[in-house]
Amino acid sequence: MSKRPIRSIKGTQDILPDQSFRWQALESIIRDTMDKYNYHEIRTPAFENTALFLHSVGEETDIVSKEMYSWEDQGGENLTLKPELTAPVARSFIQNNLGGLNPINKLYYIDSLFRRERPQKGRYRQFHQFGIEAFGSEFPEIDVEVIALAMSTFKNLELNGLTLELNSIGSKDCRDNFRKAIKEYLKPNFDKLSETSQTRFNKNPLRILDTKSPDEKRLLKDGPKISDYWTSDDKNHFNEVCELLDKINIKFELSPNLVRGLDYYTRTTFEVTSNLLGAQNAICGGGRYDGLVEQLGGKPTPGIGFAAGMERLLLADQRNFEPTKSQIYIVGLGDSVRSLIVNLAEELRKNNFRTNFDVLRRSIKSQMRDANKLDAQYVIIIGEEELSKNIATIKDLSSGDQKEIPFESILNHIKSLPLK
RNA sequence: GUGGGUGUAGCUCAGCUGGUUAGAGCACCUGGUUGUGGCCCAGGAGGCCGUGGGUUCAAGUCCCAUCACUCACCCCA
Repeated sequence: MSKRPIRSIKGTQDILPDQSFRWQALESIIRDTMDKYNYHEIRTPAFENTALFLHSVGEETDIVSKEMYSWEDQGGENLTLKPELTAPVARSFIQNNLGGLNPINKLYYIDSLFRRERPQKGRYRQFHQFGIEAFGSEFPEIDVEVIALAMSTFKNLELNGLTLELNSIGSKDCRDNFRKAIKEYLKPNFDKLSETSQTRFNKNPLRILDTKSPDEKRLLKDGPKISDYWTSDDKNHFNEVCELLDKINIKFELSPNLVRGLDYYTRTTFEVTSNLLGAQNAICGGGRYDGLVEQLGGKPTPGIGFAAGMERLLLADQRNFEPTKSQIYIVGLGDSVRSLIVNLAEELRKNNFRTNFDVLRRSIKSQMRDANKLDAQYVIIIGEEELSKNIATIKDLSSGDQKEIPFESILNHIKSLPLK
């Protein structure tokens, strides 16, 4: 017998009834919005082959190199709890030949992710994201639809203080040329670069743009810009995205150094931040990944999507939620009425009244207090007296008025009440 | 992985420079009404003062270690 009770794992949390109704409200807004844009839900397994993430997210990203929950199972397979969802959805898209069934596939998910990071405000080891992936179109209209869907969801959540940042990191050719250029430019100063930037120099030079070091920022200021390496198609694509966003009144800021962390992104990248959070202020990140499906062994298929952190959305959500209250509370007194009360409660519930009764065999005073605490609107009292006269006493808790109702017409009487 | 902050009742916290049986508010239970809630009043239950060690006549209080939580760095949703 151990003395210490077992605790939940660091960075995981229980969502208790005092919060779960907020999650339900959030999920229902997400699903309603997805419906309007005609996106359909996809659910993928909690774990995948580790190789899926190595080959898509990128071996040199932080997610893959130090944050994945990976293990070898009893059959010798290398498995990983999913740390992000674009790769699993792309895997499913290929495996189920969704591209062959429809030229365009618009998918959404609400799911748990796992990353072994040090927890802090807005960051947990098991966390939740909702997001979408749209496969099949390379045109700016879908970029804009994806961004509009994200912003529309946040608007429906009545979030304030949001900023949308936008950039294009170009197509594959552009990235290849830019990669060469920035390496060329930084080479003479390689020794002055930070350790992480030196690693990135070799493995993923684009990410050096992400640097926080003031020295390196100054150095990069006069260096090559991604936009200088856009192909004319890249440039037209990005301009059209910007114009369409203007047209539908979505405000954005251009952010030339916004390089999404994962390897598979191409062209459009965007991020939404909130000024109501702490250091972890990104509530949504996304972008285009035109090479991903092919890279994972599928037919060449353009794609774009985003993921939004639900814990962070709830932190930024200032609305006051009211959990659902009870409507009817049945107070029972004495052994002889118990079966009657169970029966009546069931009948009321079948008629869609939110009904409660005491299951602790408590005194009338306790039951009344309980009814009050649960914010019940009406109390039905049935004791020996009522039983002998075949009536029930019905009390309006807000006014305190009460009246006697013949037993057989209780349901009709309840139906006639102004219940909220 | 690195750094800061915090651990006292279910919750929020008080406990002065070490000094008797460790406190408050809220929440909970019972009663004030032999069958009537809220407000009020009276009472009650509930604490290895995170854990281990040390200093001391004496530790919730000082020192060390450790664990947990939390914020931040890194990175990300």
